[in-house]
Amino acid sequence: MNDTPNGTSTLNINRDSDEPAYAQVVRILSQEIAEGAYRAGAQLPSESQLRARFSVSGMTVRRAINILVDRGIISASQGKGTFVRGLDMREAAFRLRERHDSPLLGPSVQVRLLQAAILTADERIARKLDISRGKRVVYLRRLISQPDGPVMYHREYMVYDPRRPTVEAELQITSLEGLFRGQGGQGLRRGDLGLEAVALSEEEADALQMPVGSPALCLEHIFYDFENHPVAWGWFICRADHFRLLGRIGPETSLGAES
Amino acid sequence: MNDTPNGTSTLNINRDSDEPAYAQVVRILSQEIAEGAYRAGAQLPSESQLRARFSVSGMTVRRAINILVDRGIISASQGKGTFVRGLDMREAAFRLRERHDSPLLGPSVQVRLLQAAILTADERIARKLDISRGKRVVYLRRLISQPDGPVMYHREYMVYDPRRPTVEAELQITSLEGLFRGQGGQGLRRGDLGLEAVALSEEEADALQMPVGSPALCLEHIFYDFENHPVAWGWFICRADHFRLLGRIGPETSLGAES
DNA sequence: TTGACAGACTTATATATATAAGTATATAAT
DNA sequence: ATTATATACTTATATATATAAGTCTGTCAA
Repeated sequence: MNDTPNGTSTLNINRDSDEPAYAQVVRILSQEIAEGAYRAGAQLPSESQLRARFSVSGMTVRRAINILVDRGIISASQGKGTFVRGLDMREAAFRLRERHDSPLLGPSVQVRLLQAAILTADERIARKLDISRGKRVVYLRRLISQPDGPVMYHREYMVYDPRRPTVEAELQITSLEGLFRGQGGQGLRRGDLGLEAVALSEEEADALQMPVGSPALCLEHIFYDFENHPVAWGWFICRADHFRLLGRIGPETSLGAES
Repeated sequence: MNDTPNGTSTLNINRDSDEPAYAQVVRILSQEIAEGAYRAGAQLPSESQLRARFSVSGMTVRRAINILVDRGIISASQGKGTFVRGLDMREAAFRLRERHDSPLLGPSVQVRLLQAAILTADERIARKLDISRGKRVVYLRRLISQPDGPVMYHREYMVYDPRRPTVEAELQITSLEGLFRGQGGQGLRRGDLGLEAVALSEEEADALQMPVGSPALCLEHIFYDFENHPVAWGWFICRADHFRLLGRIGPETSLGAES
């Protein structure tokens, strides 16, 4: 067995395991970095050394290294070597998907449509949706509630296009998962999101049963179609005490589906 | 030339380009998906078809597909095929690194140390840092300012360990970049982050020159060493009007360094 | 009609090999 | 001493090939 810098004998991959070889290499190297066998700034063994240690082909090592580079755990520069990166708070990512505090995507959350109307675009709406003032838009208001009370308030403006079946589909949504996923069912190309802290307006405070001026998270969204025209603009007002984004920096011990 | 579902003749890769073949495949497929040649739910050509179309080896196509899967643009299931995924707001990631509204990491931002003290841990601090009550901790307060005024207020508690050089290094920090990156210089393994909306306390409002109760973003951080013990706990209070996180969902046209 | 099975298709993993290209260092020539 | 060159190392890209394994479909027999 080879030795790591800290003197302990190295782990190796298990050929009988169901876990692919490249994934095992990723996991083992991540673990050793996490345990301090390789500190920040240290150089990892070269590709050929790793190939010899794990008894795998170059491509397998290469793939593992690429994954670690993708995750921001190491950095590789051609001709020099691969090095362990230190923690960098800027690399942290907050995903809506995972690890809020509260289970917002379960069946216990209820989405209620408060209002559905067709109105004419004012200056602000027209600019956001890239249409001319006075054009008709669909206006939706929703309230997302948990058993213990409302937690999010949603407002949305959509360009009114009878050919597009999006509007009808939108009206049927009854779960937050449908609201988050359903928007992009068909005909949408991409979306831009913004996240900021706001104070509750009178209307929002009333809906969320909170005092006016309470802090809240505003999650704004704009969706574009394949011609890159805005289709929908809206925002979620989330009660601060029910919505907290979690992130992490540093090596992960678990392995997701990766390249 | 082959034809895509929408009838236009397909792009192909350029062997003379500096751009690697796998990257070109990623770019072209991303573009075609973004332009609507393959809609959400549609099945992409099989690996062997793509291999024939681009005149590359299977591994190259495979790598490109893995990258697209990683990005959440397509999903591949063994034995069935690869399919274009629709937009899913839950997949959106907000990174601290990129795309705030304001340039927080430039030389125009100033980090000023307001206070550095050693005090004894109360119940709350002891629990967060996993130490016993009464133990000594280093307490730091910082104010991060732009030319037009203060934008962030930082408080941090660190376990007091004379052997660790972290404290001295922390005191020297004068840039936000150093503050974000320097924490993990050495001896730190990972960090957990939290992001939520808060209302400014009297102390915070005073420092940020804002009314008490104004909305703000609170970015909490805990850093752990290689024995998985908390080393530092702190949080940034960010003026809501200067700190807005941006994210995006859907195919990216640009190509970063990927596996 | 139903069920079992074979075959064709798909993605997934892994190997061995070749070539390209960036970096550092030792060596030889000036 | 300085400069140029050769060499040995590194990562990066790409090919051809083999095997495994999941999914669907048609065929044949009961």
